[in-house]
Amino acid sequence: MPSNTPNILQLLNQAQKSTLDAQSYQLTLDAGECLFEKGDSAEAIYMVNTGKVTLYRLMPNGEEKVFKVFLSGGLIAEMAIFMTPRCYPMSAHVDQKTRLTCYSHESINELLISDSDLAMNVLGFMGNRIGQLMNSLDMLTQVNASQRLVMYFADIYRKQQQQGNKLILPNTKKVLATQLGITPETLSRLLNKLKFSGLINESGSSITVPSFSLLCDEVNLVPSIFKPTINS
Amino acid sequence: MPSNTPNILQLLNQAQKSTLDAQSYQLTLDAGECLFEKGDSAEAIYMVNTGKVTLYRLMPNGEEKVFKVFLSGGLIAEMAIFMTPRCYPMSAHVDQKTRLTCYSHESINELLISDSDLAMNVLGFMGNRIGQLMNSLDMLTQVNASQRLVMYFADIYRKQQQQGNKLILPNTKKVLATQLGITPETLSRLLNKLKFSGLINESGSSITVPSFSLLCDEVNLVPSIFKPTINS
DNA sequence: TTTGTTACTTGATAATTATCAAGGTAACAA
DNA sequence: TTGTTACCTTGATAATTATCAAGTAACAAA
Repeated sequence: MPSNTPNILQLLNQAQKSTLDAQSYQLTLDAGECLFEKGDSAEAIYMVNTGKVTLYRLMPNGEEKVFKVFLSGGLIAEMAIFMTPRCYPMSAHVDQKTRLTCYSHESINELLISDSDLAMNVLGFMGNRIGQLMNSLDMLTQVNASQRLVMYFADIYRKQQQQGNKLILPNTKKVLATQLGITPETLSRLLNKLKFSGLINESGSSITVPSFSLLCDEVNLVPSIFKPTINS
Repeated sequence: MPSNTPNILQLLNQAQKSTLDAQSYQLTLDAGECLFEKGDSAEAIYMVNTGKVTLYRLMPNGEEKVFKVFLSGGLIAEMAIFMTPRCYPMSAHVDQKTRLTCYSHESINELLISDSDLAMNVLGFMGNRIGQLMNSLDMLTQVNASQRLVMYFADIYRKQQQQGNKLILPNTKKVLATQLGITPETLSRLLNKLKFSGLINESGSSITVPSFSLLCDEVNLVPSIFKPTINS
């Protein structure tokens, strides 16, 4: 199940892709290995070919807070190479054997300097990314956990466009809990309550929502959050 | 007291500034007027000359959640003009008479297309902004409110570089509370507790911290968050 | 001056959420 | 098969945080 969020490489034309591929190199990590650590100089971005990469930060108590999990097709650290100082703002490791294609920041910079249309497109891409991050901020300052959960549902529902009122949880519930800023126990109980009230059905990692408006009513949110992509 | 966070106009050289100024226009808003609303087409960015602009989103209960307050020198919506669809992701209004200089997105785009160095610099600028947003996300998923508060102290301390262990709260406490995702009452009590323990002193909007390490100990954070700008 | 308004504080109480502890389940390797 | 491990759930309890209510302080408008 490849992750297919848009990435900056998709903005390249065929010739540019070839140029970049010619300068790329392969990297294989074994289970448990670290791809980079927070603060490391960001020399390259990474495309996942097979396997899985977890992007995380360490919390003060030493636990990992997972920001994102990249599957096949995911592009890692595409923003870090534009930061000053050019450092990875998080750490990344793999839980299983993973093959990556690496693109150096120099090779990407060259393309951008030589093609101002591409640079403008990347600017637009980053603008959208900023918008998404602001949406996440919005979600996390919603007062209570059930609202955050439902807003998360809305978020992935708009992205996924499954059949019917169905959505797929892309992560384990433990990871989802850290993304919502709650404990796994609380998440489990919240889901239970919604299931018990008949507002959602759960089977494996798939959630169906009989009625978005009833669900939103339950947690005091406006149903429009489920409407197709006003901004996302 | 001008707000002086870096902005993209500072990346322009003198000639470019003149070009842009020649195409700019002035706008004056009276107290209570709205500059733009979430979802409006983002035609321009705005520099505050005098007055104050509040950037906010409406919460489901109808209250405003303030994201940022722009004072003289602040540049508003510099990211929105790069989004697709090109819409403001939040609303903005003024509480007092405010004079603004407006720069159209077209005039800025022209500069970027004609100067690839500038475009690269703006890319770097946006990368940094993304890093800051990720830091904010990190802060908001910290488990408890006192940790968020202390991380906020660290954040503005690194930005401000005042004399001694002093920092200035740039917003009202009500605004600060919404930014931390807590109620004003809780913020008041948290500050009280820290004051009572002698870990901070408060006078007006100025906070002094006798010992960063003691403060961090109190809330179980590593003192390094106060160290000069590892990434910010 | 008074009057209103807003920010801020404080107290009492209720709701939410975390923590701790224990068990269940599924995947997987030896 | 048996462990082993990680994930998930459930229960009991404690801590955190919100809500409601009231009061103070600061400040602008009349």
